[in-house]
Amino acid sequence: MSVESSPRLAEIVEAARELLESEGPGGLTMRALGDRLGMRAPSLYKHVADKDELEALLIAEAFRRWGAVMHEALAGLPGRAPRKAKLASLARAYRAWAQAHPHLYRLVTGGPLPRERLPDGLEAWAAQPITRAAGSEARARAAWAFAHGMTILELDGRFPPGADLDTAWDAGISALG
Amino acid sequence: MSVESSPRLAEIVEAARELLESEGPGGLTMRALGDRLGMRAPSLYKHVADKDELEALLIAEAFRRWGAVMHEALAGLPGRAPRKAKLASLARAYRAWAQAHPHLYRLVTGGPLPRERLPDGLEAWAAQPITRAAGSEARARAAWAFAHGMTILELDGRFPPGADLDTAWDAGISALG
DNA sequence: GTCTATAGTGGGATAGAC
DNA sequence: GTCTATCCCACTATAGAC
Repeated sequence: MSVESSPRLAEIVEAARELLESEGPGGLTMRALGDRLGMRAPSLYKHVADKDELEALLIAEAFRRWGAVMHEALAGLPGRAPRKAKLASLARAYRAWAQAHPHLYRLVTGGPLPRERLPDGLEAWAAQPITRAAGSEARARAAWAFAHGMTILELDGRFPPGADLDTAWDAGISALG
Repeated sequence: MSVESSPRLAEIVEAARELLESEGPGGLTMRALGDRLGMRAPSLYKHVADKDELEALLIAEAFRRWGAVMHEALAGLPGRAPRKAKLASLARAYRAWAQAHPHLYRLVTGGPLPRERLPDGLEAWAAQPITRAAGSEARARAAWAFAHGMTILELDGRFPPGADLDTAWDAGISALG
């Protein structure tokens, strides 16, 4: 079953995304999702095999949204822009998107990924802008690790209150750029 | 109630740590913990107010172990060693400890921290080696973010299978050192 | 400090009628 | 495709006897 083939399924995934974004992962239950859609939880199982399948559809949707933002952040720059400028633009977009959609961000970047249930190439497409901007695989991975580390530690409230994170971001971008 | 004042409580926290390390967070239930200690779950509540208190004791214990490893990694080097050598040593110890104790590592670095239930200064003590090696607050935060990002993405299987992560670690350490 | 018994909650999922 | 009714599971936590 795919979202394209069933408008009702697309509505369900959309409602699940809204529920996740507003309530967090603990709030995404089959009952709550049914409520939001004006149906009983058991009815959802006519559209989706189980909760895992629903989550895989949700992850795919989140990758599309996240990837679009990353691609735009790079598309707005001239191709010959210096590497540091490209990384800085990506970092800004990355951080802003994560802060605007923390639960979606965690869904896309945290925990194991059900790769076998995801459309082919989707994950690679979303990561493409970083790879292109960084100049080498190793640098792309280091840059991604830095950005993810800063982002998730910030979301989790792990830096000391009042820490100057803008400066820490700049330090990392300067070093890795 | 503190671990120092009650040997039985220390045994409970130790058993909880073993259970978490072997079974993961989902395996750490009051029933399973009781089983491991040869007692019924309700009896645990004579030693601990609730599960949150137990988790806070566990987090404190994990900080002590993790912090000890980080301090050792720095203590083994001459004080005048170059910054890059210090960071490399810390990174090696950091990565190795996380891989040896993935669930403990997640406990210490992931999610929100119940700071009000943790001994004063423990968190800062554990982070001290990174702060000292990095040379500035901003660089320390960037270095920690990079190390955490590499580590957690690796633990979660987020890099492509077969990716050369040693080289990515080296790239980050060189850049940030 | 340990036990038994049990309350209370909330979750995923199925059967079968309509 | 939706419903009602229900099952089964697992967990935290309390009450009260010993």
